[in-house]
Amino acid sequence: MATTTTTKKRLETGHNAELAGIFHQMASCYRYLGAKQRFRVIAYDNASRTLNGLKDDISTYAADVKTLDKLHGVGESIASKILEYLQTGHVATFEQLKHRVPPGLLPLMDINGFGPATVKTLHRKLGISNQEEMISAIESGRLERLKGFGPKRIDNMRKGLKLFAGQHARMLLWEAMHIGNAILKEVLAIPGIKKAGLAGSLRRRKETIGDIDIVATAGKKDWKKIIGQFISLPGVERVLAGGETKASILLERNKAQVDLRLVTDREYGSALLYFTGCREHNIALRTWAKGQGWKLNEYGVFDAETDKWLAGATEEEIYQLFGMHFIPPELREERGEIDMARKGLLPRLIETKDIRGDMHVHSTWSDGTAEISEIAEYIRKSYPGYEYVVITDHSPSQRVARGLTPQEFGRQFAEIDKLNAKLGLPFVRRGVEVDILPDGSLDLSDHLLQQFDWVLASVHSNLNQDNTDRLLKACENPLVCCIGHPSGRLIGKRESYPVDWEKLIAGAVRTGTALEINSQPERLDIPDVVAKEAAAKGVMLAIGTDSHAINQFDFMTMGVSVARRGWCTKENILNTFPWKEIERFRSSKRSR
DNA sequence: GCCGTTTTCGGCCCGACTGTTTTCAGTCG
Repeated sequence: MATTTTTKKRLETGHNAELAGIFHQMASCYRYLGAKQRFRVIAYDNASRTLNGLKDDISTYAADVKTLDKLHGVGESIASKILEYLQTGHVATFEQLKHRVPPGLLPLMDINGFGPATVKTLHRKLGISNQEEMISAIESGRLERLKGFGPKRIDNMRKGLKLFAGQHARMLLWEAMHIGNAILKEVLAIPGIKKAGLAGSLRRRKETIGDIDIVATAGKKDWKKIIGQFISLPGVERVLAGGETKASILLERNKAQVDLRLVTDREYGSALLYFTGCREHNIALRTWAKGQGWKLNEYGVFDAETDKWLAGATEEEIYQLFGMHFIPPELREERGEIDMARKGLLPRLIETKDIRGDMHVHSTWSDGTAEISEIAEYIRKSYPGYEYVVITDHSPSQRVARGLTPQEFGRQFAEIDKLNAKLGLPFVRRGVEVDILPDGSLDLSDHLLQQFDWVLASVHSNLNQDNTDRLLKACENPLVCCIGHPSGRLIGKRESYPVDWEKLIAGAVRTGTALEINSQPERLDIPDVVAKEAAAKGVMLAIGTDSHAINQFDFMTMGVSVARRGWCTKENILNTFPWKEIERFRSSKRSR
C-alpha cells in the first residue's frame, strides 16, 4: 500500500498530481453546485495548489497526521481525504459528487469562456454532458436559440474550445523571456508610454510561464490610443480583450498570450506589485495590510478608514510604508518571505554579475558544436567577468553523445594545456561529466578521475528507478565534486525520477559534494524548492549552463534565477568564488 | 472547508472586461 512505501520520495509525483487533480475536480463540482459552496471551492482549489507545489510526495507528509495538518490549506476534512486516498486509491466524497455533477462537464469548466453557470444552463436546456456534445451543439447552431447566447458569446466559446484542443502548454522561462523582452520593447515604442515593465510569473522567473504580463504608465488621455496600437502590433493573431485600461492579445509566436495593463504614474508601483503576484503572495500581503489598517490594491495603499492614498508610485515606497525590506520578485511565492521582510531578514540574493565561470560546457570532443578554443575565445570576449570555464565532456558509456575514451581525454588535456599556455593563464579547466552507472559506480577509473580539475557525475540511464542510492554512492566517491542535473527531469516532457531529497541533501553535506543547478531551460535542475532546502542545509551549489553550442552561455541567467528563487546568496554558489576556492573545496573532499 | 498579531466564529483579495442586458451576471486574473 502506498503509505508503507513512504521512503520513496519523488518530485511532482503521480500521487501529488493525481490528488491535486481530484481536489481541483471537487472544486469544479462545488462550483457547479452553486454559490452557496463558493468558499468550499476556494478551499479545495487552495489544497490542490498546495499539493502541486510540494517538493516531496504527499505520502511523506501523511506519515504523521500533524505534518499533514501543517500544510497550508489542508485542514481536518481535507487531511482525512488525503489519507483515504493514500490507503484506498480514491476519495469517496468525490465519487459521490460525480453522481450530482456529470463528470464530463468538469473539464469543460477549465475552458476559457465556460464557467459553471454556462455549463449548467447548457446541460439543463440542451442535455450537453461532455466536450464532444458541446462542440456538436455549437456547430449545429443549437445554442443560438437560447436566451443569453448571442453570436459573440458563442464565437468566444468556439475559440475557447479550439484553444483548449491545441492545449497550448506553458512556455519555458527562456523562450518567455525572449518573447516578453521583444514585446516590451514594442510597447515602450508606442507614443505616450512613459514607463513599462514585465510583471507576472515572468518577473518572478518561474520555470514555466503561462502568459506574459506588462504594466505600463501613460497619461490617461493617451490610453485609448495606446490600447488601439497595442492590439494591432505586428504578430498579433487574435485580440482576446481590449478595454479602457487593459488589453489581452494572442501572439502568433508560440501562441503566447500577452496582457497589457495601463496605470497612472502614482499607481505604477502598486500595479507592478499586484500583477507580479504570485496570487497567494498578494492575498497574504493584502490581508496583512488590512490588519494594519491599510487597504492595498493595484491603485496603491490607502488608509482603510479615510481612503486616503498613501503610497504606490514605486514598489520601494510601498515596502517602506509597510516597514519591510524590498522583496525581490523571485521570492514572492508565499514561502515565508513576508514575515522575513518584516523582520529585515531576507537574504541578499546572488546576481548574474557575481558569477566567475561556467561549470558545465561540452565541446566538439563529445556532443558540443564548438571547439574548445572557440569556446574560450567567445567567453573571454562576451563575459569579461569570467575567470574560468570548465569543459565537461561525456564519458565513454554515453555513446550517443560521443563520450571520450581515457586515451581521448589524455589528448584533450594536452589541447587544453596548450591553449592555456597560449592564453597565458589557466582559463580553461579540465572537467568531465562522468556517467553514474546503474549500480552507482562511475564510468571512468579513479586513476583517470584524479587528473581532472572538476568531476561532475550525472545519471543518464535507467531513469525510471528510485535513484537515491545511486546518487548517494556517487557522492561517497571522494573524486566526485558535484552531482549533475540531480533530478533528471525535462520540464513538460519527463518527470524527475524518484529521489529522496532529504537523504541526498544529507549525503551531499556529509561528503562535501556540491549539487548542480543545471541552466538548460528545460532542465533547471535542481528545482528551486530543492535548491532552497539544500542551500539552507549548507550544500554548495554549482551553476553550469550545460552548453552544447556557442549561443547557450547566456543560459547562466536561468540558473541564477533558480538560485535566486531558492533564496541563495552568492556564498551558496561555488562559481561565484575564484578558482582557488573551488580547488580548496575539491581537495577538502578528497582529503576527508 | 480553512484560518487566526482582531477572531475557535465569521470572515474568506478585489477590480476589469464582455455580452447582452436596460442595470448586471458571468468570467477572468
